[in-house]
Amino acid sequence: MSEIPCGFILTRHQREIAGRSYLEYWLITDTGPVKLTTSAQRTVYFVRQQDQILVTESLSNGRFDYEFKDLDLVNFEQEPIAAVYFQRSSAAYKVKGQLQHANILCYEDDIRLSERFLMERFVYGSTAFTGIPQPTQGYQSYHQAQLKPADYVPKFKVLSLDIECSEHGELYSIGLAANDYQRVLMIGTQANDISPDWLTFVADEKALLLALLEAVRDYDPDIFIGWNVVNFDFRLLIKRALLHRVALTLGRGEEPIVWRDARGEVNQGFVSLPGRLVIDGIDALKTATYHFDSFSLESVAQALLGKGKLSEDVDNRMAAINHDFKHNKVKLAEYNLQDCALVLEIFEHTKLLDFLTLRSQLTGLELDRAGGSVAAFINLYLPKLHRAGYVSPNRPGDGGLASPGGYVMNSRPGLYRQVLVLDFKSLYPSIIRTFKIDPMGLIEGLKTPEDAIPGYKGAVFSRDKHFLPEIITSLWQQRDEAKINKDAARSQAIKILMNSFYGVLGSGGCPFYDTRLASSITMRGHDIMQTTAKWIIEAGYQVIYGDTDSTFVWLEGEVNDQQAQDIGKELERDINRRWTALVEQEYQLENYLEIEFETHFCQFLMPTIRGSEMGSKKRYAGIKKTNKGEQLIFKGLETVRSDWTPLAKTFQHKLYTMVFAGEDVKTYLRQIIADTREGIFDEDLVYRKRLRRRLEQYIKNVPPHVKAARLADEINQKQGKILKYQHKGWVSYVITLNGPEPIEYLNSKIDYDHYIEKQIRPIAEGILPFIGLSFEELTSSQLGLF
DNA sequence: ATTACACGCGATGGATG
DNA sequence: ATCCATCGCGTGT
Repeated sequence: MSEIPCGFILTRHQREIAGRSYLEYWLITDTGPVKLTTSAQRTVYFVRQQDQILVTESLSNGRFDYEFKDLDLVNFEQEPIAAVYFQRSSAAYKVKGQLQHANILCYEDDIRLSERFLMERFVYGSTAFTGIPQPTQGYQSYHQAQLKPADYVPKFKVLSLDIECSEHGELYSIGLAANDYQRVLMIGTQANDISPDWLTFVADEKALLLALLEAVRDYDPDIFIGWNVVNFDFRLLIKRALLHRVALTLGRGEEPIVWRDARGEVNQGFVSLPGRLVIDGIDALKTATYHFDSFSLESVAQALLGKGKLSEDVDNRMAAINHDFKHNKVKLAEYNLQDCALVLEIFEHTKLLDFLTLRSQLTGLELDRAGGSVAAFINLYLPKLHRAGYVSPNRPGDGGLASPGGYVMNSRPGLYRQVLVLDFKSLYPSIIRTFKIDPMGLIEGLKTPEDAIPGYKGAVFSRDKHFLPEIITSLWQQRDEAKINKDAARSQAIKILMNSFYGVLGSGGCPFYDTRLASSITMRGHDIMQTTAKWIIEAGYQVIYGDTDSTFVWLEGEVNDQQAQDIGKELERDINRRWTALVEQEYQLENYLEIEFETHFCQFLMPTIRGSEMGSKKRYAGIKKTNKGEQLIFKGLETVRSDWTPLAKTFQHKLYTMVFAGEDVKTYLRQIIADTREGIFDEDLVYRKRLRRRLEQYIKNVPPHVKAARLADEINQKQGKILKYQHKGWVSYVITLNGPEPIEYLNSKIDYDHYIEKQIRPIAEGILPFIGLSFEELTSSQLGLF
């Protein structure tokens, strides 16, 4: 008997043939691409059995082919549920609107058939399959396919794609690169005989598109990657193909690529092409929680790989591309290929595809799906819920009641030595695990509140009927294994998924949202934080701050580094013991809360709120001591904020370093002010800030960065240039004697007073009082000099 | 093509005297 | 001239 073949699901589609709906899954397997077609599948909606007559009336006029069937299921209100089945998904879609219009409660009407099919079989990413083989060319095909869960580690053929074009969107060239392949297709003729062999010339734009189709057919990639590749490259390719009446059959099996506009957004959308995925590097990095000040290819390559061009001058770059297309096609081709290679390297370096694959195998989400926390939760939860006899509730129409967030302690400001930070490891997941927070568990708990576990805001949770605690337990174990195997991508994927559960339960966008669930997590967190702080104080130490899951402990008096370490470990052990005892005694539950002595600051500053004696929150700095050495840490302060100038950041870093070292700062302070006025730091006086909305949308207020952006585009308009700031983006500007001016049109003199008062002074005043100095006094003697 | 809330700060622009 | 609520942004967890 041969083994059942396995594969990884690349794409999922639904097709209606002769009034029946079939699902098509394209897989990648060890023996190449495979297309699976299921038997005909029915769309199902759930309604209350009591609504049968209403449903029948509502659907009587449409001649819909449907079946109504009572089921052994209930909703969260314990009302019996029936299913309404449809052969045609198109009919189901129309009915959905009709039922809504008739105010008939309908459950799970927004779950796509292709997703339901997989989740009800517990198939997540990888699958084992059987079916009736069909004769095909270039790939394998099976009809009547059956799928079941499997572990399978796919190897993808990845092709990096990048196009070059004019400012009007006329294509110049298309670059394609993989580890074992490189090609640039370019419009034009060979200027001389030294063109590289990877460069192919074509006559015109139409020929370019046809050459692309041929190259893709030959290389047969599983995944396209690129930079903004969906909303720029593929969008433009589709547009140009339409113009030239070329069928853009980039999918497997000669299937065309399809564009769908995102709801509400103009310049954003999605592509889908059977058998292949398109993954944008920017989206993928964001999904993996990478953060960069700028997500331009140049900045990200610089940050991750330490290479790439530094220039981001859009105007010059466009001019260079236009010039090279006319006069130096080989150079343009090399440039084109270099960008493809850079994207490949970024994917390689970050193991992005490993991360996305694991995420897909954990959640069932498509590999190219950005976001999707709610969908992931539904994929994991719904099949279990059905087997327990419930259908999913609907998301609140009004977004639902708000729930409190994490507990942030009032801080005690000061300059300290020996501060320890103890953190609860994955606090919210551990609360869910320990106190059995679960949507169905809440419903079951309310049925028999006597022996249930207390929550908050009226919630009580069943001791034995729940799913989320087990889901987290399983993920927790997998993460521990991943850590042991030093599998960073897997560990990261699991961590993000675990932490997303609280987020979705607290979001009105999730059908399982209930403020009692979210509050039972966060308010339990408040209690845990306060109780822990109380214990630490009882042990004779000072708690100076805490945020959500962390507690900052000051070791007063003469304590050396070794003693500090010992106290940290002792606190960790004692607090964990006490929680285990308390949870057992008070709740008869097993404790999964775990605090960890994470950080030892040998120097620490907790600032005050500006212009106040109150301690600040979410802002601090310190010298973190590790066995590898010492490291200066800033949280929330100006140094880590992208909207402060380089001058401010350099100054704060240096000033804090000197203060922590106990050095005298007076001379340095006077010097930096004098140097700033001298114009020595002119390059470091640039503010960079995001325009988070469209330029004309700033109505109530006109902040400085908006003033600068408007000024720039007014000038661009006059000079007949393309407007740069109308649709969100970034603006760099300088404060001059005439107000904010964009760096590209900087005409007035720099307002040095502004920089002394608004960038130097606040930073100095944040720390000087703690060493008995005053910015005012230190600098007043200086004023006479200028 | 829907994870959360808490917080600080500078600038703005109308209200206040 | 000064006060103060609000806006807009970026950040911590």
